[in-house]
Amino acid sequence: MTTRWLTPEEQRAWRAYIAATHLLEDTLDRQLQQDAGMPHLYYSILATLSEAPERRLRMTELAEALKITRSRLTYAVTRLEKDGLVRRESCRWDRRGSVAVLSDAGTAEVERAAPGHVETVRASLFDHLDEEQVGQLEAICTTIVRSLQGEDASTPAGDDLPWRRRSSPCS
Amino acid sequence: MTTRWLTPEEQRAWRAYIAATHLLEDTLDRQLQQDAGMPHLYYSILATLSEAPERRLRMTELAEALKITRSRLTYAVTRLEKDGLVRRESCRWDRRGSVAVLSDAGTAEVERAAPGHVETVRASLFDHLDEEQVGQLEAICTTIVRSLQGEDASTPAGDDLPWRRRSSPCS
DNA sequence: TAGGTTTGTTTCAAACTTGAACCAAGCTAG
DNA sequence: CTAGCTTGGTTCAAGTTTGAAACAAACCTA
Repeated sequence: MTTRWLTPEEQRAWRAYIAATHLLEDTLDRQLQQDAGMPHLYYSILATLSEAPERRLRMTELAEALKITRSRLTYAVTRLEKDGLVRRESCRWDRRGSVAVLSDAGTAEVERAAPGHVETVRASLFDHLDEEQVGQLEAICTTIVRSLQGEDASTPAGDDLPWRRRSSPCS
Repeated sequence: MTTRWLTPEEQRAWRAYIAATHLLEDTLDRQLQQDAGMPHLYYSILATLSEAPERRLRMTELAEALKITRSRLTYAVTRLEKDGLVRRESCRWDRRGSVAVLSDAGTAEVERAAPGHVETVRASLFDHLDEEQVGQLEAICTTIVRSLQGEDASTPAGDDLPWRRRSSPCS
C-alpha cells in the first residue's frame, strides 16, 4: 500500500504540535526546576498523589494515571522518597504491591509550588485560548488518548481520577 | 495576588493534554526505535535536514527549528555522525559555525523509515481528527509557540522552514 | 497442591538530557 | 587596534529514561 502522506494542513499542524510540546515541556520543566528543584513529571507525581484518596496510590495506578512506564515511575519515586516527599508502603491486600504515599512534607511542597506552576500553565497556554479552544483541545487530546490505549474506550479520559477537587495543583 | 486556579474545563483539557503527549511521544519513540533504531527526535533531525536546501543546516538553525537546546542537538548529531547518517562540516562564512549535512546513507534512511513513521502519526492522530480539528490543533499549537517564544510573533510558526515539499517525512 | 502462567515491581546497563562552564570567533566602542 | 561583550558550539558531570531481565507473590488448573 502506497504511503498516505500528510496533507499540507496536516503537516502544518504536526510541525506546530511538535514545536508547541517541546517548548511547553521545556518551560514547565525549567519553572519547576527553579522553583521546586524537580522536573515537571516529579511534580505531577506529587500533585496526583495529593488528589488521591488518603494521598496514596498503588505504583501501577500512578503510572497509568500519568501514562508513564512503571520503571520510570520507580526511579522517580525513589528520588522523591530520598527527598522525603513520598514514602513507600507495602500493600496489605496484595503483598506484591507497593503503595506510594505523599508525606506531610510532600503535601506542603505541592501546596508551596502549585501557584507558580498553575501560573506558568496559564501564562503559557490557557490565557491565550478562548473557552471554545479549551474544549477543542480537550476533545482532540481525548481522541489521541483513546486511539492509543483506550481501545476499550469506556471512560472519557481523565475521569479515571474522579476524586479530583476544584482548586487543584493541576499536575 | 491570589492564584487563578484552573477551571474544571481547563483541568480536564490539561489532564488530557498531558496524557496525550506522553502516550504519543511513547508511541512514536517505540515505533521508530523498532523500525529505525533511533528515538523520535533523532528521526526528526534527519527529516528536517532532508528538507533543507542542500540537506544542510547550521547547528543553531536546526536546534531552533526543532525547539531543542543546542547541547541536546550536539549530542544527537554526534551519535548520528557515528552512525554515518550525518556529517559535520565547518561553516565557510563564520568560522565558529558548524553545519550538519545529511549523508546519502542518512537520506536513504529517512526515505526508508518515513512511510512507517507517517503511518504511525496518521494512525495515532490524524485518522481520528476531521479537517476542522486539524485546523484547531494547528491554531492552538501555534498560539502556544507564540506565547512561549514568538514574542516578536512575525512568522506564523512553522513557516520558518518554508522550503518544505509536499510528501514530507514529517519529522 | 505442584507446576505453570500472569501480575506487580524493581534492577541494571546503556542511552539520553540538562545546565553550567568553557572555548573560540565575531563584533563594537573607545 | 583592542579590551570587553555577544554568539556559535562543545564538553562534562549529574540526573533521568529506556527496555530487557529478574524476582516474587498471586492465580490458575489439572
